[in-house]
Amino acid sequence: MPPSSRNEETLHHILDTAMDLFARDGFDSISMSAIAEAAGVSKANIFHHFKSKDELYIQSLRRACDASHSSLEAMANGEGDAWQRIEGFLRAHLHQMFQQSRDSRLILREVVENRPGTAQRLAQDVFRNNFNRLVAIIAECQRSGALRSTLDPVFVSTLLLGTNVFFFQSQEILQHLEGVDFGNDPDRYVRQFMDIFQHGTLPIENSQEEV
Amino acid sequence: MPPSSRNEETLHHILDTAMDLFARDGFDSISMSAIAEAAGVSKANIFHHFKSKDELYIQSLRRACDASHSSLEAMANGEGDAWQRIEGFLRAHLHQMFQQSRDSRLILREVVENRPGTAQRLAQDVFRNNFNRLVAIIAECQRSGALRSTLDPVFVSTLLLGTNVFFFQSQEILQHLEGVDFGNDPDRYVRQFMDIFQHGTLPIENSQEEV
DNA sequence: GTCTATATCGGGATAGAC
DNA sequence: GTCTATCCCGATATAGAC
Repeated sequence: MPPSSRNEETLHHILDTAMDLFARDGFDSISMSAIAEAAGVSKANIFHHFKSKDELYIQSLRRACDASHSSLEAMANGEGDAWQRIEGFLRAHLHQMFQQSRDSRLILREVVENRPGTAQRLAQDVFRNNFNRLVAIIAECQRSGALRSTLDPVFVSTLLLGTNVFFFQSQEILQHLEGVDFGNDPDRYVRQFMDIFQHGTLPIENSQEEV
Repeated sequence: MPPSSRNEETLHHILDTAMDLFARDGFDSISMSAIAEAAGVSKANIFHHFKSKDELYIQSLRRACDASHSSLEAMANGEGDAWQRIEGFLRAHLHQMFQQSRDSRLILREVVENRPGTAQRLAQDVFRNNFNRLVAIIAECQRSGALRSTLDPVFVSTLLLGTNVFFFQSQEILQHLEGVDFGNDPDRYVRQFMDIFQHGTLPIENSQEEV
């Protein structure tokens, strides 16, 4: 194995280990010694590859962000009517969060942490593209007549994402509340949401009255 | 001033300061020295009142939980029809989160932190009562015919709370996304939600067809 | 009950051999 | 590029005077 390759591999391994630990316990809770031990290298070696703990964290976050830039393209190009595509998106998005739960947690931590300046960076670097894409898709669903045109597509997108994110972050707690039958069943959660969402966003053709 | 009173006052002041700092920066980021300085007392004094940093944190969390046990009673006894009461609840709840944002953040941190054993404790000690109460109210709205009876009241409650919590925790980021006109306007957020929620949960009297 | 001073430990980061 | 050994500082926590 060529030395340069070995180098890259070690660096990647350190970063990967760091992401695991940062995601699980947070920046301050994790020491460089802990990362070194978990990665099976010396502290000094880590400092050889990353000039500080902060930089290691930043790069962890960056990698998590890159990984999360994944596709709601499935939805854009998806098959079926608007509802099927939206439901497909919710399922795919939720599934992705759990599958890449390490990266998701890393970012979620950063959101809740709410350090000054972070919000704007996260908004622009991580969420912006996907969010705007989702807004565009919703707007398109409105133009096609599937969704009521009086709704704000930006709000609708926020509602969709929020519903998913809340489930992801609260799953543990939901499971400990009584009567929650969707606690470890994301699909069931999405289905119940869609039941309300679909009826709530349909064009009002026969102007229902309140009871 | 009697010495015992002075005592109580100092203890409360330390705890109050600690809650501020823990909520803002998290447990690990805040040192006892920082709390001591902010509270205007010596480190040793804090250790006199709290046997460890951990205990100080636990008590901070406990106080935050107590404070958050506030009323969705306003909703239970509220006036107006089911929709007005639900909207009133969402507004009151959101308002309360922001007003007691220190306590809310403290708890939210703990949720995201997801330390082993914490989820169950939080579920039982903090959320359980209010959650069950909300479920009961929703169920009552269903019995009265305002909400579709086929919906799971537990899910509906989760949706309501999740919508609010997500807004609270993501407000900073939402403000940095394009087209978000509810970023610093909780009432507007709630109103848009209610627009969808109400139509989505109404009994289906004339069985709308999908487009 | 409150302080100053101190003990002790673990943190991030560096030096220098290999 | 990787290691061992070390520096230095700030952290929690304690001792003991007032």
